[in-house]
Amino acid sequence: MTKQPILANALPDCTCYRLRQAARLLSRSYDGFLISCGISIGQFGLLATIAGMEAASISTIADTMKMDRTTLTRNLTPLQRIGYVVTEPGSDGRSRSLRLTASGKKAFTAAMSKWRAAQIDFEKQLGTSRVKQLNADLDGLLKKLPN
Amino acid sequence: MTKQPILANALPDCTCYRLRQAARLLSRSYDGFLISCGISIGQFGLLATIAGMEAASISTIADTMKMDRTTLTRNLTPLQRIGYVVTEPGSDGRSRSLRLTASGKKAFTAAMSKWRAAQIDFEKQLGTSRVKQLNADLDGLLKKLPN
DNA sequence: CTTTAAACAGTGTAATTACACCTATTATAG
DNA sequence: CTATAATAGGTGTAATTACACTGTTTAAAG
Repeated sequence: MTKQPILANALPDCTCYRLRQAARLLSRSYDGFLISCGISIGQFGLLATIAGMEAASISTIADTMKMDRTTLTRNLTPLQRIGYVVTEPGSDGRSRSLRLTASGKKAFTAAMSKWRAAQIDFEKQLGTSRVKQLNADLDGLLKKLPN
Repeated sequence: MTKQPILANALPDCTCYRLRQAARLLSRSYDGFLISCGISIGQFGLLATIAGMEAASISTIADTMKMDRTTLTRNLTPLQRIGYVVTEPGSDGRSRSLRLTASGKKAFTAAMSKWRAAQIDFEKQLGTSRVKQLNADLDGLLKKLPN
């Protein structure tokens, strides 16, 4: 009897839709804080991951970031072009290991303070306890789901 | 005194990093369920939003999806090419209104069952209560943060 | 040792995302 | 009514994402 009966009953239950929305929203905010550093929040996360796993391979970093391996290859290109990251032959003849350059470390350190401002701004907007809850929920998801 | 003192202390606190990881992970899973329908989870969400807001403008749909307006324009291209969505002149001479075609509604209805399987699979993996908590947290974020 | 399988990484193609910049239309100020 | 603002939308460029496919190197099977 209703006019629009069945269509569009999916979104109210779709976790993926929410996650994609939230990722877009937060990414744009963080990007705004990082703009003066010349890097995006995606690049910041990649630099941070490489910094924390010095000499790791492409596949290892991709797995850590829950990212397709070929996506990581593409995302490395601009960071290599501006000289923040280098790839070197790994122990294994197949793999290549990633490393931050001196200028990459410097840029990352500078970006840290901007990132912190972005995170604090977010926590101020949503409230610390909600952010803690959300972080914990996301950690549970990321830990439990297979790559 | 420590070997790696300051570098990489950002990620453990970064909500955006988590959100981007989770969005990639979930999107790939949902995409796998939808592959036989020939659409992605991003396209499914867009079809659902248009279906639920018939005759809405580009900007309205973009705002609803927390998406940049120009991103929406780009995302519409493949859906228009395969004939699932049409844009028509809006009441205002500037705006254009979006509408699903008959084949678009049909494709969306068919995709619904695949989406449901994807969502159920996710809930089975993470647990229903955790999913509900996460959904509620994300709703809080999406409601509270300005576009 | 040779063959086969597995692991590691790059490229072609295409969708996703968004900023800077542009055009066109409508609304507002004077 | 005209000049200016604001609103709506598209394009150029570039980064982000991932699948299909390819090549190369190492490991495993025989």
